[in-house]
Formats: sequence, structure tokens, C-alpha cells
Amino acid sequence: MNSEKLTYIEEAGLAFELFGMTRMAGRIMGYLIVCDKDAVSFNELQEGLKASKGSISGTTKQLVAIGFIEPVLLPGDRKTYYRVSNVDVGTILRGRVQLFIKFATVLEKGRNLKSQNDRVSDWTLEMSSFYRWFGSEVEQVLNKWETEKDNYINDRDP
Amino acid sequence: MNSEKLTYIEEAGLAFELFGMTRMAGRIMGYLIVCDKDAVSFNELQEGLKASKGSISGTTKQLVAIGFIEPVLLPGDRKTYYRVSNVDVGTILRGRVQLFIKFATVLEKGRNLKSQNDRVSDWTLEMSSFYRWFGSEVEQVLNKWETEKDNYINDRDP
DNA sequence: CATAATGTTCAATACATATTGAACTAAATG
DNA sequence: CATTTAGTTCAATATGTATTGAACATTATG
Repeated sequence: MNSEKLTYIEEAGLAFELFGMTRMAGRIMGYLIVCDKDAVSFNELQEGLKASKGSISGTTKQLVAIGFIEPVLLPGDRKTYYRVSNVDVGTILRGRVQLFIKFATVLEKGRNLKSQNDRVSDWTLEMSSFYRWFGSEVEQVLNKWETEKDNYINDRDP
Repeated sequence: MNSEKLTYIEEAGLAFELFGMTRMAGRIMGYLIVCDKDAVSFNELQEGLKASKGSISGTTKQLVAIGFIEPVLLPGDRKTYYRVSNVDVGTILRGRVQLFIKFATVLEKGRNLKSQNDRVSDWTLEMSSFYRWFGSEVEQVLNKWETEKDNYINDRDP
């Protein structure tokens, strides 16, 4: 593992943190991406990331739970290997849209506690209406992607 | 300020935290929403939220910076008042989409550090391609919203 | 059965950062 | 000019949580 890759792994840690996950989750994803192996053992993750067994254990469980990685078992081998899942872009997106809707709905809930309608009432109503509507639009956009994606994915080695 | 509203203000704090902002930012938004005033003074926020001046000062500055609230000044009055801005749903959405693109791009960056293309390469490439494409789709969806929103916003008091 | 290999659990620690609170600036008022 | 008002700054504190590390469980192996 060269130093460029090690730097990248930390960068991935920060990116996942920005996205609301933990640094270690990002490091594990980064490691699995750049390591040029199909799957990586628990032990290699621990040594490669210089982290504790507890941290690897807990974080791999989280990543499996949200579907970003998956365990790989081999016959005659007691170890657990992990690899990046082919988690669908739509699944990730839908999760975020739900967060949006919840956020807007909490704002709009405040509206129902007011004793009068006013400028803020209108704003919260538009917020929640928009994000709810947006959720259904996203479904159409995802369908469009499925039919058109070949036009937009350009491999570096076609 | 009744107890239902006070409870709501804390709930708003949690919602903003989920959205990557601070609890106090959410409390201030919550207060401004349910207080039934057009604008609220620094001092009222401090007393109403039982927070320190430092906290109100720092958090109002953040909320102004990101456009969620705006200061209101009155002639002959030294105080600063704050109110919820009519921040455009599109502005908020675009900010989140940028975060998405950055996230996917970091994953894809790992791809360029690999010595071979493989399953993970394909996945990161699709991720970043999708979210970049999605960014432009969102612009069209926002235009659609502007022309159609009247059909989707239903006031409780029409 | 004794030992090694593979993970798990959870209390303790480390770490980041949100919030406080006291000291401060700046401007208005009498 | 002295005092009050309004808000800012920043070092100290509180708080939450990510991570560690040691003890433990479990299963395989000789």
C-alpha cells in the first residue's frame, strides 16, 4: 500500500464524516476500494488501518447493516473477508430524500403550533410540500437513469 | 410561550442536528417559527432559549451566513432582530446535491489510484456518473416545481 | 485437553466541538 | 464624562461519541 493510497484512505474518512458516517467507516471503504483485492480479511483491515479490533468489528457491522459492504466467507477458511457492495445509487439517494422530507416536515410541524398564519407559515408549508413532491420526482429520475445511464458512464479504458 | 411550543423547539434542535447543523441553530429556527412574531430580538432569543449570549451570537451569525435567517433593523432602535428568511427550497437542495457529488467523487477518486479496473471500479464510476447527472436533472425538476407548485401546496385555510 | 485463531463486547479513554460565562468593545444616552 | 445598552470574543467547560484495549466467547487444530 503506497503512501498515495494511505493519504487517500484518510481523505475517504473525512468524506464519510461529511456524509454523516464515521471516519473509520470511510477508512474501511477507502481501503477496500484502493487495495486491488476482491475481498479483504478482518485482520488485514486491522493491520492496514492500524486500528483496534473493536473498532474494526463495530464499524464493519455498521457498514454491513447499511449495505455499503458485505461479508465474504470461503469454504475451509475461518476468517471473514469484506468487500464493497454494489449498493444501488437509488437506495442511497432515497435514504437522503427521506431525511429531507423529515427535516421539512419538522419545520412545517411548527406551523401547526402557531396561532396565526403568516409569512413563516407560508414558507414552512412550501418547504414540506416541495420535498414531499420532490420525493416522487426522484423516482421518475431514477427510472430515467436506468434507461439512459449507458450514455453517461464513460470508462477511462473503453 | 406554552409548553407544547417549548417541546417543539427542542425537537427542531434535534432535526437540525440530523441535518448536520447544531442543536442551538435548530432551537433558534424553532423559536422564530412558533413565536408568532415577525422578528425577534437577540435578547428575547437569549431569554426564551435560556442560552448564553455567546451561543446566540455565534449561532445567529452562522444562520445568517447560510441564509436561514436574516437580521432586521429598525430605525431608532439599537437592537438587532432576526427572522426566518424565505430561503429558496432550490438553494437548500443544490447545496445537498453538491455534497452528494463531492461524496461520490471521492469514491471515484479511489478508482484512479487502483492498478487495475475491477468490480469496485465500475461501481465508483457509476456512483460519480449518476450523481453528476442527477445534479443537472435536479435543475429541471426545480423549474418544473416553479411552474406547477400551485397544484401541490394546499393551505389549511384556503 | 491445551493451544491458537478469529472475532465480540464493553468499560475506559481520547477527542472534537457545542456551549458557557466573564471580560471586552462600541455606541448611545443622560 | 459616566453609565447603560447591545453584542462580540475567546478561553474554559461540558457533552457526546468514536476509538481503544483488555477480557471474554467460540471454534478449530494438533
